[in-house]
Amino acid sequence: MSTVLIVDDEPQILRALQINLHAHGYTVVPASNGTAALAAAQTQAIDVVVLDLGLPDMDGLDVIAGLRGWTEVPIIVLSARHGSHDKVEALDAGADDYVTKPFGLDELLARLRAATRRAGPQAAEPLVETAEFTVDLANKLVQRGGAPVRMTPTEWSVLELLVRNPGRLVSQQQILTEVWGPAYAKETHYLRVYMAQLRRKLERDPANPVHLLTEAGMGYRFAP
Amino acid sequence: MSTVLIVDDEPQILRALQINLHAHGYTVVPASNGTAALAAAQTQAIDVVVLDLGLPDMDGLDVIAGLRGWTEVPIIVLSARHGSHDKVEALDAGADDYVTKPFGLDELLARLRAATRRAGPQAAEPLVETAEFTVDLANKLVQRGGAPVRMTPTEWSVLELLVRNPGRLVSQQQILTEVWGPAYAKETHYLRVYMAQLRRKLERDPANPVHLLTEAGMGYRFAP
DNA sequence: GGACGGTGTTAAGAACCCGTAAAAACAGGC
DNA sequence: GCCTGTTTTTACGGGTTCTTAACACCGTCC
Repeated sequence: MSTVLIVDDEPQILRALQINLHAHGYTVVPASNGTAALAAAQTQAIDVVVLDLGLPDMDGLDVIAGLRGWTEVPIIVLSARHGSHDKVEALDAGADDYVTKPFGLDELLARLRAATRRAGPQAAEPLVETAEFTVDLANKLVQRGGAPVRMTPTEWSVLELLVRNPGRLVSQQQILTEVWGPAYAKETHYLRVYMAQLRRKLERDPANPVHLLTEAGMGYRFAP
Repeated sequence: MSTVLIVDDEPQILRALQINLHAHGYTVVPASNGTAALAAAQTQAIDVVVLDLGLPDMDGLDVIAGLRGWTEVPIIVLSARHGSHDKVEALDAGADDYVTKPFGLDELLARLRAATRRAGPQAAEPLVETAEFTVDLANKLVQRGGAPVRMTPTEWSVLELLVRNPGRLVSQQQILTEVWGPAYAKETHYLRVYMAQLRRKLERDPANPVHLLTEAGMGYRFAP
C-alpha cells in the first residue's frame, strides 16, 4: 500500500505508530529528527508524511518548508499545541492537515486515508531496464521483448527486492525475512527454487545468468 | 478569488461566516440544509465546501456522499462532536478535513487556504477507450458498441478504480478498501463476483478477458 | 579421489485462489 | 407494504501457486 514517513522524537510514540500503521498495511519509514526526515524523503518514495512539530534539531515549520521546496507529498502535522496560531502557521507553511494530541489512532488512519486519496497517483516510480527485460515498479509490470511476463506474488516480491537494490548484494537472510518473514530466515532452499524460476522467465540463458547473479554463500545481486 | 459553499443550519453562524469569508475575498454561496447544498453545488461552480454536519433535513454524511458521487471538490467538515468515530466516518465518506467547534476564524481560513491550494491544478477527466468499450469518467458513462451500458454503483466504483490506473496492477486489498471500506479488506470473494459481472457486461468473451485481467494472488489490471 | 557444503533443476501433492451461477438478504421507490 | 434492482452469501469445479522432496552439479578441502 502506501509508504508513510513518520517523524517524531519520542521513541515510544514513533514505535507505537510504526507498529500500528504497519498492521494496517502501510510501509513505515521512521525518522526521529528533522534532518533524518528530509534525508529519508529524498532517498525513498514517500506517499504521505506524519510530522510531529516538536523536534530536537530543527523547527517543524522548517521541515515543512524543506519538503515543500521540492515535493507535493501530503503532510499531516501532529502537535500538542492547540493554539490556532500554530495551526495557521503550519497550514500556511504547506501542511495539509493538523491533528492535536491526544488523538485516536482511528482518526489518524482516517486522515491518512483522506490525504492519500486526494493525492492520488504519485510521482512515477523508476522503470528499471536491462538489455533483456524491464521492470515497472509502479505498475508491477515485467516485460521481456515487449511482451508482459506474469509473476506470482512470491516471484514478484523477490524480484522487486533485488531490483530496488540495483548492483547491491542482497543477503539470503534479508530476502527470506522480507519476503517470507523472519521465521523463514534459514529456509535457503526456497530461494534456490524461486531464483531458478525468475531466471527461467527473465534470462536468455538461465544456466548462465547475466542479471540475476549468485554470490555463493553471500546472497544475490541484480546487475542492470 | 475562490467560491465557497457554506452549509449550516444555524442562521447566525451562516451569516457570520458569510460576512467574514467575504471580507477575506471569498465569494460565498450559503445553504441552510443538505438539499439546498447539493442543488447549489450542481448549479454553481464551487471551489471548496464548508459543511456543518448537523443539518435538519438529512445526515451530513449523506451530503458528503452526494457530493462525492460526482465531484472532487474539497470538503471541510465543521462539527461540535469531538468523538473520533465521527471524524473517521466523515473522512472516510470523502471529507478532506474535519474541524471541531469551537474553532478560530483564522484556523478555518488557513484550512481553506490549504484545501484550495492542493486542489489547484484540476486535471480534465479523461475519456478512456478500448477496442471494446469506452469509459467517460466525468459523466460516469460506459458505452459499448455505441450503446450505453448500465452499471450499478458498486460495479462503477470498481471499474472506475481500475480504469483510473490503466496498465497498473491494483491489489485486491486496495480495491476492497477503496470501494467497500477498510473493514472489508479481506472479503476477496466480493471482488470475484463483481469482476465476473463487469466482464460479462464489457468483455467480448467473459471467460477470456482482454481488458480486465486477473493476476492470481496479486490483484487486477485494466489493459487499455 | 572422495566427502562436503552450497547451489541449480525438476516434479508432484497440498494448499490456496479464482470464476461462475444462483439463492438469500437488503434497500429504495412507488 | 409490495416490487424491483442491488448487494451479499453460499457452494463447487477448475486452475494456480507454494511447499517439499529428490537428485545432479560444482567447487573446495581433506
